[in-house]
Amino acid sequence: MENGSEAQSQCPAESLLKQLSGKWKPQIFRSALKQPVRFNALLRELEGASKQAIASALKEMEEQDLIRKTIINEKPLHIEYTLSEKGRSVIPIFKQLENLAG
Amino acid sequence: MENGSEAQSQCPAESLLKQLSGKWKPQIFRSALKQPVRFNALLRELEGASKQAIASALKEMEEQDLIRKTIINEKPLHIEYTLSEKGRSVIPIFKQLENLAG
DNA sequence: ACAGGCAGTCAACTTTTTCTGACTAATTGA
DNA sequence: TCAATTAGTCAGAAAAAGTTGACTGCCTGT
Repeated sequence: MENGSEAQSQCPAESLLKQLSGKWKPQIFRSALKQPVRFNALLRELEGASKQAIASALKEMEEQDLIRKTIINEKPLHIEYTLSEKGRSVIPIFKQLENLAG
Repeated sequence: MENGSEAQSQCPAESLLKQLSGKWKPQIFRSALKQPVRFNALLRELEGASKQAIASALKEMEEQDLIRKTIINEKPLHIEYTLSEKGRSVIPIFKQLENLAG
């Protein structure tokens, strides 16, 4: 996605919009909104999504600080993705989008 | 963009998100938010944007009823794009996105 | 020891999106 | 009459995003 500099094109909303765009990000966000999500769970949940797509969506959302990756040191040792503070701040906006769309 | 059926993938916000996604749509929306916009004005304003990109963004946003195309019967006869009712209902969400991003 | 789940990565291919440049067609001002 | 402006369209190329399938490496249960 080649982010970072990008000149921002004087449209601040564009950045957030991009961060939630893409074929699977809204669904990942929506899933993470309810409870922490895991890679293979998403793969099963989002029918038609490839490992690649999910991996790069998660990576981008992590880089943009929408979600946080955590290694859980429990019996079977797994990884969880949860909404970051910034991610949680987007929830009300996401809800409003759902209301308008519905 | 192949819209219409699409199964909605049980994520209602996705639709709105898509309608405002793309390289130039957020900026077009932002511009139309202030005052009616015109094709060639956008072409000058959005540096780097091609005619094609602007034309298809406008067409899609019109099809999705975010903006409305009007032929203005004045001296030089031109075309204006303004936010539709639905478009205006998105304004507060857009503003919130700007606030979070800024 | 082996199978299966988890969490990925990589290369090759396809699809979608965007850009470039040429072209159309009506109107207007010099 | 000629050039410019407005509002596009079209084909082809390039870039970005997504999919497929193979492969890795760790851990756990049998």
